Amino acid sequence: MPELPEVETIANGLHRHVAGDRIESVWIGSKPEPLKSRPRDIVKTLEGAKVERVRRVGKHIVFDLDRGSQWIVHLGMTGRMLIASPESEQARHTHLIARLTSGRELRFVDPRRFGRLEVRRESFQGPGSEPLKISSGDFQRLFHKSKAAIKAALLNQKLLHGVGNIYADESLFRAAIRPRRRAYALTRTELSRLHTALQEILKEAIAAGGSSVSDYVDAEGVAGLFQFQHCVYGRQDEPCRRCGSLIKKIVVGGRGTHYCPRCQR
DNA sequence: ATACCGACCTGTCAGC
DNA sequence: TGCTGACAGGTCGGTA
Repeated sequence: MPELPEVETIANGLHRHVAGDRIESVWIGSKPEPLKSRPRDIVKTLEGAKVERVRRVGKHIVFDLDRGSQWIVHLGMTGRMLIASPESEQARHTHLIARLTSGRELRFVDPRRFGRLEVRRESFQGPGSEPLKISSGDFQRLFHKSKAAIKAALLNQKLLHGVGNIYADESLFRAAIRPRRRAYALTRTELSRLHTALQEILKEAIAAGGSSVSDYVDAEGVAGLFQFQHCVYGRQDEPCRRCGSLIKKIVVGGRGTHYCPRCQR
């Protein structure tokens, strides 16, 4: 589910609410898929630890704990990390609850169980480069050798981390580039345009609190608003906001891909 | 070395 | 009303 703007919104909300708080105890559910670290290591690392900072790296939420360890959470497609009061009802598919000294709880809920939790000691860097920090020159160097379709390359987290299906489609529309174009075949001008478009779109989406397509909500349970600004994602057979042509939907790299056949070349 | 493709899961919705 | 199949914001590992 959540891509960079959604994870950024969640991480910022978590930081506001739990930075400085301490984890008193941890409950872990019975399903093993969400756990990348052994349950006993998760419990041992989290219990008694103080949360110093919560931030986003790629699509990961990183809790920096005292004693130098980190709690890393990836939300997969349907994961949520919610701040809840102990009295509130436990949602279906709750896999972990961290009780905090303040009396609140952090709850990890994930119906499809594609999300992942782990604890680690060394600093987590993420698999690729940060889309909002990379320079235009580095961005061009990242893609100009790839034989993959530019859409697939944008989704490759080892190159850029944080971009997912929605923002790949939206940034290719703004840069007026067809999703199936081979990355290495793009001109410097086109890659520069894509770099600008991607950074603009990600910043606009963060300002709108992310996109709520089916069930995304932030740490406080609030939906995002950027879905109302989508130009192509989810708009197949609807008129392009710029030229009026009907938006097409195809499959690129195994993912549903939306584009305007007239604006994008 | 690179690039597709299915598998991993549950929920929802369209179509019959 | 109820069943079936397709599809979903992501990632990984196997295969070609």
